[in-house]
Amino acid sequence: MISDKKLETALKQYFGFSKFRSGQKEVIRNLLSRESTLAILPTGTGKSLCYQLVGKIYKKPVVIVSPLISLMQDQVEQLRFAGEKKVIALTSVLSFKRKEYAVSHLSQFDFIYLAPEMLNKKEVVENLFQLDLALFVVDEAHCISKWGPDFRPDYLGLGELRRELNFPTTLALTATATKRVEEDIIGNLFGTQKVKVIRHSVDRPNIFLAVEKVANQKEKNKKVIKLVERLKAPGLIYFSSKKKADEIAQMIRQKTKLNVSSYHAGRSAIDRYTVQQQFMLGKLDVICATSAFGMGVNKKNIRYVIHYHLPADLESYLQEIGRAGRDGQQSIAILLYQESDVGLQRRLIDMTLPEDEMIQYYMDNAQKLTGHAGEQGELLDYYRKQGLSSERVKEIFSRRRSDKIKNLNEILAYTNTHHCRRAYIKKYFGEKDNQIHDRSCCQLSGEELPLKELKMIKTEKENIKNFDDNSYQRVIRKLFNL
DNA sequence: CGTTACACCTGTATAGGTGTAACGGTGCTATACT
Repeated sequence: MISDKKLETALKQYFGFSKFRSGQKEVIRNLLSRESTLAILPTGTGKSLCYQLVGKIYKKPVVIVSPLISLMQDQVEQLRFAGEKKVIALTSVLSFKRKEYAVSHLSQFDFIYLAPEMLNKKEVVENLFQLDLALFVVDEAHCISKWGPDFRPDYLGLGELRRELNFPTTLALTATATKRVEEDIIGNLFGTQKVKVIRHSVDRPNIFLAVEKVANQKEKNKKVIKLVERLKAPGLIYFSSKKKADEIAQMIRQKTKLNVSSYHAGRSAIDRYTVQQQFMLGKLDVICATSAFGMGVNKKNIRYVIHYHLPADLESYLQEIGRAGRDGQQSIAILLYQESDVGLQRRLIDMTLPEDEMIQYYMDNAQKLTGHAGEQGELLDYYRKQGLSSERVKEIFSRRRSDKIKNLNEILAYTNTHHCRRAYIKKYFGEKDNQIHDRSCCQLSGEELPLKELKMIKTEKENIKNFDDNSYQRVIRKLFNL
């Protein structure tokens, strides 16, 4: 057993920090005693440091499965900046030659990042098999549950890969997981093997929670303008439609003096990169984004997150609002809700999940599928290759559909709750709630957000030197007559 | 599935009612082409 002092020396030596953040030491201790761990820690805990330090201590390679190329590139850059040279992101961005070289010389690297799709390649798995791994890491592990079954099925193959690699010590990391998502992750990665779960609260006390009901789109647009004019920038506005994101960005640009841009999968890689950089550097006040924006974005001073559309579920909602207030300062999350918005989410569910008829067709007609099968075709192709019966696949998607609808109803109930919103969220994530709630933490259903007074938040905040949480709490109390 | 934008109609209104079509997210990798 390694002593606390030795751990802290290692932390100082490799990363220059003198103290661990909450949760880090516990995770690292587990891994050093060769215990696989699922760590559910809020953003800003320094989750990456956990596996990086363990890799350093063992002086053996670490493999990290990550969902996005941009995320891998960020991590690689950070590690290189910290003086770590033997790092690689094994992605399609590499030239054929460099990739081929890297794959056949994996043992030369200490940190190897890759997407789950890369693990389909025989050469990659064969070369991974040769390594004596310090750790196998799954970053953003909620993707197993959220994306695996109907978007990126290769996420479902990670458990099998672990078996092939002879069960390396594994660390699964995520910021938001309900009990149900936790079960999905464990079931997939570990089966019946023992896993330690470290779960900290998803609650972020410095984010004020509000829901604003509107009758129609016009009213919603007006409210958006009012909010972005009054709230302290920078801020994020989330949409479930790329077109609307562009449209509202344009509208804000026309009606205010704010610097605004949009971010979604419909924009080119270079545009997306530029927008994110500008935002990080403080040159943009507002980004109008779809769910494409956010993973790995570590901007500390985002002051508000507005949702223009109803999100798919509370997990997504918490991921997205969790990008606010990472500096610990008071921030606000406002969900704008129009009753018809739920139809959009229902439609998205329908679009993703194949109908029974389609499942039957694709499961029966394997050889015809090459090339033009479309997204659902590719997905069904995955299940067919797993050797599942069409009945079983129908069952999987029918279950998936009812789960998604259930989650949608949960976030609907959140918008309508007459009780404390924070308490509702804690309960949803299966947390015990010993906190005494007062109305300074959230706005209840039917209460109007006092927009006039919100302006005070901005001005008063600007007037107060060394603005701290307490002074904000005073302002909030004043606002809501508490 | 339900909203919304827009064309069309009436019959002469910088108007109001009706009908219809459009629309709606998340990414990896491989491969063949320009």
